[in-house]
Amino acid sequence: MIPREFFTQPPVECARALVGCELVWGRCSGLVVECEAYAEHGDPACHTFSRPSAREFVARHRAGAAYVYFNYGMHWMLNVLVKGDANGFVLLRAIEPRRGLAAMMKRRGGRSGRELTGGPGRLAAALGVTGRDHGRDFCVSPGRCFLAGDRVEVVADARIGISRAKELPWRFSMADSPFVSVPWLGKRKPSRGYQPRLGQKRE
DNA sequence: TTCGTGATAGAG
DNA sequence: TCTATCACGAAG
Repeated sequence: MIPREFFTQPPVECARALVGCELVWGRCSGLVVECEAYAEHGDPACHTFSRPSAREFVARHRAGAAYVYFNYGMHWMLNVLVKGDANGFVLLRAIEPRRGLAAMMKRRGGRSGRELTGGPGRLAAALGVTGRDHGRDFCVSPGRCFLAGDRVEVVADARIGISRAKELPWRFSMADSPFVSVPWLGKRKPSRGYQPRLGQKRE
């Protein structure tokens, strides 16, 4: 089980390091292939920027706590609280299924591949994450935790689906993973490489 | 491309 | 109250 100290790193470091680790959720598990960092301070896209309840959550919980919320009236989002010198969250955006494939597919209406766990809403649905899991500690039970993984190649680009602070390259993906929700943006312009720019559009 | 669906927060 | 917004995804 990944110890609590892991979640005391700054959010960006933590997110990058989480790629390749295994997320264990009951009888299901999968390798983290995509996640995003959100910083408590100086990041307008972070819930703490506009939601008092999020700031209170940070204050009241330890590093490694699950921050779960309901979005767009239908999707649960699973995050991990990062708390140390710099606080924030890591949003889990995609996993590569490892264990409990049948259970995940059942929850997802028989979908498979990228459609099964590629995307934060899909990931949470596949694992059965709901608001009941809000505040759950990832560092006490082997049934709900992260396991260290092999070192993998990680690529960074801009976060997905946000309207503020789009320029920050705080999305981290496992290179060449077919389970990532949206392919690495840098791949589309290989000759120039990825360079974050203000106001850059994704579509 | 369009739209469902609900929690949250801030304004009036 | 009311309105805007939102770390999305399925259907068309």
